[in-house]
Amino acid sequence: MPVVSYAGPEQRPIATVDIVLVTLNEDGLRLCLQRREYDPHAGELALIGGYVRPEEDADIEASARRILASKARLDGLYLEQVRSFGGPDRDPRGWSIAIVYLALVPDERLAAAEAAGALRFERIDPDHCPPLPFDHGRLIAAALERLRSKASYSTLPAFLLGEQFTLPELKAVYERAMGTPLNDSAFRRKLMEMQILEEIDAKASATAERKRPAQLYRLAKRALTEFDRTV
Amino acid sequence: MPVVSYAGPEQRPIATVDIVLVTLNEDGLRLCLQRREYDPHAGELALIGGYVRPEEDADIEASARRILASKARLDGLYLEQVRSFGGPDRDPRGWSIAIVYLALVPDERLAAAEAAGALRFERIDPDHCPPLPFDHGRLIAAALERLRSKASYSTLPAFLLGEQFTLPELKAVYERAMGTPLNDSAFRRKLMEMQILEEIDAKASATAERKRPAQLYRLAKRALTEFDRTV
DNA sequence: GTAATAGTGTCTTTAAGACACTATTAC
DNA sequence: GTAATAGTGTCTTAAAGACACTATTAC
Repeated sequence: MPVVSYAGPEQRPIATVDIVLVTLNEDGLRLCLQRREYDPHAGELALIGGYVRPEEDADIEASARRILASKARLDGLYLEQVRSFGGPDRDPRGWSIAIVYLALVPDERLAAAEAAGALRFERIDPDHCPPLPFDHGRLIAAALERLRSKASYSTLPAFLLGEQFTLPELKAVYERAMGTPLNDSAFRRKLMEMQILEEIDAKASATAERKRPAQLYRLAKRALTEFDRTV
Repeated sequence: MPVVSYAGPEQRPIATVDIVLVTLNEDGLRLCLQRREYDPHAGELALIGGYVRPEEDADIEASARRILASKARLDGLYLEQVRSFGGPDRDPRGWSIAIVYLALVPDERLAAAEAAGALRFERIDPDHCPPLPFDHGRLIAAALERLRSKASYSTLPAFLLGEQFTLPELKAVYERAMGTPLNDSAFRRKLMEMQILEEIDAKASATAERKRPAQLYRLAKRALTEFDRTV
């Protein structure tokens, strides 16, 4: 058995997972960034990230979930691998691979994590994002591109809402995620025909903004569903 | 500056690139596999793969192109990153990350590479693929899923053909890639409306199978184009 | 001429969009 | 009652599919 080069530890690239955590508040979609605890770029705003730990992690998604839990006190989120970037210059510690994940979190869960974990997320408008360290700019671009394109043919945007939601809320989050307005009656028609939603035996309460209370729904399947057409 | 764990070389996972090379022959789509030269699994059929080499590679795509050139004598192919898989058990050498690429090669180029490089590709029907070493089965599944889904809204299948092709040829390769028959007049209508193709001042010659010679076309843009609708 | 594939024209069907209309709440 | 949002019904428009028809070659 010949000795194969580049398998030796000293030749291996650094491997990190970087998580593009996205939420939705009154203002629209927001990137959730944290200030870095350690060098390089200590104190600067950046993606939530960490090393792949071969001793601990069963696979890459496990790395991502461990990092989300330890650095953001968040678990059970919608999480999807986007792609990987690599190169000699993207990290000053050496040739590195970043495996990018898109994570979606309902606004309330984010606030709860901040309160429980004594930590803070900066909620950044992705359309007015300041320059970020490493190549986090292009990592974010790749994740948002995934969100934007997959939104139209899947239940992906629903994971920005809590378990229960009204149709107007769902339509709004699709519009935010896709960046385009949708036709109201067509949106209802399609979701009903595709049987994506399950009616809940309750209605949202009326508020100052909400006059007639709307029917509450949940996803018929907890996991992501892809459609054979667009919303 | 605190010392950060898991950046040290001894803690890093192995990083490889594995290429799902796909071609199209008279029988349909075919996976192009090679027999492995080295252990583990020396002599067995497997994906074309190799290590990421930090000393040499400018990024991960450069790793993929270097591996394709050195192991398959192929360059300039359509190449697209699919996703990455990682884990402790997928490679007996230790915790490893495989970055999967989908590559498309016209049949003639494949034959030319075999002749010029004194090498051989096994052309395997993806629907009747034997068990493969490592987790190459799921790597292939991920790449084929990408091919199948992206085919319908992009020029991706065209990269299985040479630079010039007829509309019936293009339709056939879309049907092979998508796995569904297409309506002939709608296919022509859509491609013409989208102005994806450029007419060449020549026609394909008639053969035993081809009675009336068909108009030749090429892609208006050499690079992949995504559509706002399906073919 | 026939056979075979290439390519066109047009009717039918389906789904999307527009938008007026009704329904239910707070006040 | 009014104002505001929730939700429905239906007409218009656009695109996909079906399929008959014509065109160009080999023989």
